Amino acid sequence: MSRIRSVPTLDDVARVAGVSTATVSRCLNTPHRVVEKTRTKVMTAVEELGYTPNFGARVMAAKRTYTIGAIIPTMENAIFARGLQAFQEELHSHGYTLLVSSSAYRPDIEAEQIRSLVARGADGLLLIGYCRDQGLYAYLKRQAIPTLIAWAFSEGEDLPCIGFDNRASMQALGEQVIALGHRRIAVISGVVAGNDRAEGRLQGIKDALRVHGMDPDTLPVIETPYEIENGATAFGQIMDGPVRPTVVMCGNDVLAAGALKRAREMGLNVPEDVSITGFDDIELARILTPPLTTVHVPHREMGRRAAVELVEMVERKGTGSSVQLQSSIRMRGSLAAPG
Amino acid sequence: MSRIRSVPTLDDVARVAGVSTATVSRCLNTPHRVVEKTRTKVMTAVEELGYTPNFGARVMAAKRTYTIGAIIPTMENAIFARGLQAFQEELHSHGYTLLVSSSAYRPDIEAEQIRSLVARGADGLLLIGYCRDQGLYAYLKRQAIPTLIAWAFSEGEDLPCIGFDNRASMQALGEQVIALGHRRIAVISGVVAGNDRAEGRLQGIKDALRVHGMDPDTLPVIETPYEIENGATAFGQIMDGPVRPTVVMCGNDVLAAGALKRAREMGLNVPEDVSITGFDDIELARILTPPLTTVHVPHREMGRRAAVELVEMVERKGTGSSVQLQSSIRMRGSLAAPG
DNA sequence: GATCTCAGTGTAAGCGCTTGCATTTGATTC
DNA sequence: GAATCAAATGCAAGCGCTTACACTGAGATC
Repeated sequence: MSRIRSVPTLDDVARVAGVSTATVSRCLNTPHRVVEKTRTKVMTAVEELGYTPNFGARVMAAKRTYTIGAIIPTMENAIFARGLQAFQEELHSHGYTLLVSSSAYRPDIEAEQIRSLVARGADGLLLIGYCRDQGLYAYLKRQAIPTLIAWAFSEGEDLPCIGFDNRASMQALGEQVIALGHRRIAVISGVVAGNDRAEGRLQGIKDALRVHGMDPDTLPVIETPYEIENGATAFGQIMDGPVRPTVVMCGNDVLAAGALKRAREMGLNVPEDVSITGFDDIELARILTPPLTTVHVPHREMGRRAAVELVEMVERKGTGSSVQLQSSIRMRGSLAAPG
Repeated sequence: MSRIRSVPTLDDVARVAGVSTATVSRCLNTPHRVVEKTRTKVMTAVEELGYTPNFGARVMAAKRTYTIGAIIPTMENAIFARGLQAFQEELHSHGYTLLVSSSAYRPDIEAEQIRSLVARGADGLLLIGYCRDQGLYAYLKRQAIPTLIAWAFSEGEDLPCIGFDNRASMQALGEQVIALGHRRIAVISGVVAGNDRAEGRLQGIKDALRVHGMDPDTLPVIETPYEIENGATAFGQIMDGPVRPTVVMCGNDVLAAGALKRAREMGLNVPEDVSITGFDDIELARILTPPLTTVHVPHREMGRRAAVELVEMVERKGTGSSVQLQSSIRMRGSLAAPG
């Protein structure tokens, strides 16, 4: 029946060990239910044949995969990479395997990836941010897949989440900036469409303005994709504009790094001529010259906690609860009172 | 038979559409073999039920998964993230899905992940570097999984690879350094054990010394894990040593960034007091102050080509051929003739 | 010594899908 | 209208595994 030298199956192992397939299966899954002597025999056969259980068959029969799926916008963004690494490590210690896909920020691809992971039998799912089609949420609900939203915190949503309040965090930074005496503020924001994190951060700055009686509608904002070079370009545009701001607040550290670079190229001193702030506190922030004032976010901690929470949801069939993490402002050399 | 409101199966779709399961299956896999009218009926039913094919069952029946697995040491390393993102994008355009796992540089975990991906029916595998247990290679061979090695180039290995010659690239940089007049050279290397890339880079520097009649055995080398902070610490140790080098060559940009940071903290000017070089040319390199002289590696290109090659191997059942990519030296402000 | 237990093992029924082969259908030809 | 044939569809056999249930036999109980 089996082709010569083909991949060994449970049957092969059973035959070699001289037991039934059920016993082999039990050796692999519930070893304590098999007597020592038999187990040794079986394990030897497994070893000898180089047997690996076929995952598909296993899933079909057992309905459990010990697999968690995660879909992130891109692996190229350090904050996701970092959080996900921690997520994976924690999952691993619980006996779960992580499968990662990236969507390149495209909702259609994300939907496809979600379906793919579900079809692969993921026991649970980690998604980034709330912003997505209602149909997808309905789909997840009907498939009854425990799903956790990370990198976002928002009350009153259907799915549990873990993250921090982007808006409030940025508002806090904005208020600091204003407290230092800045009045001419410009913003380089990440792309807001379909990205609740970027949107929240932008709104946070506007909130800060409002609190201090300034008009958020006159705030100059340039929106641009997550790339150092884009930050540089946007910064150039802003500084070549009619009214030079005293501070440029960026939606993330990568854009801020680009801004800083362009400032240097333009012969502007930071923070004497213009202050620059970021968001995320990636490693980069500390080694820039000058070091970047930014909002620190506990990415690793978030990844770890997300794993704990999701495993809990999967195993206890719980709905899961949302966790809010605290961010904090890191004051560094790139921000000072206006000169 | 089916529990109320459970996940819909092919049978459910067939029943609702009033056709056989075979027809539904064909609608999904070979639509041209089904007449328009039937297809519409079936697709409507699929839509209505929110049906997603069960992956495990599909694999079992069809023996093909259109899935490629990749195992990288860590997602936190920008070079892997970047290459992998390109890898995934290219795979996606060929209709394949990428599953990523990370091993945290631990061979045991890597072996486990390889088995896990194979068990999940990966049609092909992407691994980083050659350095691993022979048993694993034997296992892959017996499972007949097309495997491509990336981020490494070496002739005469069993498996095809795609990458560049770490050793020769670093040697080229080393010769440049020496040509500039440097004689007191120190090295901060990544951890060499089980990492052929780091090992090759270190050897490359020694080769350069040899070419210029210098003794590679007297080369001061500090080996330390991939972390900015470690680069800083190592740099401190080197500069506090008895003989200050005129140049510190680092095994990668991250270590170099740390070195640069510590240099600044120590009040040393780069490159006047000491030159620093890196390897990889990650984005970081360009925005450091001063910008880092480093070896540019086409990570995205490598990821893309790796995908093309691997798909070819999977579909044409070919053994695959190795591809050598060219690296190039990026001269920037952090390297100059000794002062 | 007969009866009862129960741990250890085997038997066999699926899990949801694909696909070779058999059958039906409907268009085409004579 | 009968005969022919290709296209469309249905039937049913697995794919490799888990697990409910049945069975076996050795020790415990009376």
